[in-house]
Amino acid sequence: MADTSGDPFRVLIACILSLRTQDTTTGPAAARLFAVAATPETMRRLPAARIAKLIYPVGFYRTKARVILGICRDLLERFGGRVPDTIDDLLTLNGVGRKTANLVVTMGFGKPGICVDTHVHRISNRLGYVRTRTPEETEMALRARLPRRFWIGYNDLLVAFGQNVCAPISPKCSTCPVRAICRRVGVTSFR
DNA sequence: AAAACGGGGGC
DNA sequence: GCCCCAGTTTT
Repeated sequence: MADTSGDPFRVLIACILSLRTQDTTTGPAAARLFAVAATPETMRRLPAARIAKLIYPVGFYRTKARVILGICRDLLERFGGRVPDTIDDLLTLNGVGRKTANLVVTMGFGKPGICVDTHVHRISNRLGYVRTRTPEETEMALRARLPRRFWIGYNDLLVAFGQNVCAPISPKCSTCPVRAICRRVGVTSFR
């Protein structure tokens, strides 16, 4: 992800940028945006078209510009210009779902959390680690297993594994470190 | 050229 | 539960 320096607002915005897009272009896009505006107050004054141009070419750039402005307005009107630090409060922001809320809580506020993207959801089931139907169910199941003391990095590990090894298409089973405990070595179409 | 891919909202 | 949102990446 982009360098967000532990600033919850930057984490939040970077999360929005990375929704439903491959995460290679979002870092530079976030950097360009933050160079112009890095707080709800300043970002809110940017026209949507300006934001859209700054964050291009991330997918959904027009939609995301609108969402970002809505979030800035909400933060200012309902949260005193601060990013809330609980899942429940975060979920009241339009454009923020469970994945984003968890990411803000963990990366922005340094609290334990589980962010379940489709990678995490997929590999957890593919490996037989859990048996869940929705990402939310996976989140709850993984939360129960979150290491108490060494939880930092746990989530990143899952995501990285899902991106680089246990990929949705052409998973690298031949070099997979957990090949021995996987029930679906060589299965390429599991979702 | 075509299909796969990824969160969230509205219904 | 189903459909929509727009663009990049993979096949």
